[in-house]
Amino acid sequence: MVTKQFNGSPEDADLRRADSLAREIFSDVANKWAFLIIEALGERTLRFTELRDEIEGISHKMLTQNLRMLERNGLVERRVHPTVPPRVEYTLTESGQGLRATVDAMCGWTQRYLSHIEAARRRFDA
Amino acid sequence: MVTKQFNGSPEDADLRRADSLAREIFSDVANKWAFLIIEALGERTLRFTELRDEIEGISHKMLTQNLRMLERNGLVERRVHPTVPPRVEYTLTESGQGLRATVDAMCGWTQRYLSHIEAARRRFDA
DNA sequence: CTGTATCCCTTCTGATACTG
DNA sequence: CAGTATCAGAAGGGATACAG
Repeated sequence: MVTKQFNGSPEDADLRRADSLAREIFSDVANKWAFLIIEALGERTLRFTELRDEIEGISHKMLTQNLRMLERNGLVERRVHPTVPPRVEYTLTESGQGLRATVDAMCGWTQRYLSHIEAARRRFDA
Repeated sequence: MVTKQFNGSPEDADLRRADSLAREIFSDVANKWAFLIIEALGERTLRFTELRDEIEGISHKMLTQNLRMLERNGLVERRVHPTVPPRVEYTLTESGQGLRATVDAMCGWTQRYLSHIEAARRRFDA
């Protein structure tokens, strides 16, 4: 997709727009924190604080920022309970679950090739 | 994986090291340019310039930088032909092909939910 | 052709403080 | 508890020049 070539003809305009949007989505989503959030929300709904505790090393700011982005793209649903103190829950939507499958696949890949990669690094660094 | 919790016991040390490495790999690879490079190298070996032409918008610098990273992690093999001018070819290794499968899946996901996402954005931005 | 190095601007990120 | 705003340092990224 993202590497498709165009010839400049008028009928390419739609394809070009779709491609540019796909690129944009790709750039939004293909980032470490987004993946980790999707992974964490895999099975269950979580509150803001629970998410932050679950994802080691994420800052308050990065978490809100990425949650907004995921919400904007319709991957995550944000439910606010009008209580005090507030209670906000995040859940993966259908499309979020769809992406989760590929994130899971990537986690599996990481596990499978862990030692392989470690070895490659040692070789390279020498 | 990456969201696993530890209890601090000594026997957790190995798990913790593996997890930290997995995290590191995740951070390296879960980035836009790396994905686009892997996607471009999907079927065939490509030269440096061919890659740059294939991936719209990538700069000389980002391409070398990401190729080095992918090579270091053993996802891409770099073959130099000692000719003049030089000819350098990049190919996906076995582990690279493994990751490619998940990148492909993500491209498929993007296509499938393109209009869905576009709609979600319009809703959110209002 | 491929690759490294440099300059310079932009974006990212974490820490902190402050609101409802 | 959840979220926003701000600041400063780090990293990302483009352009250019130069070497093998």
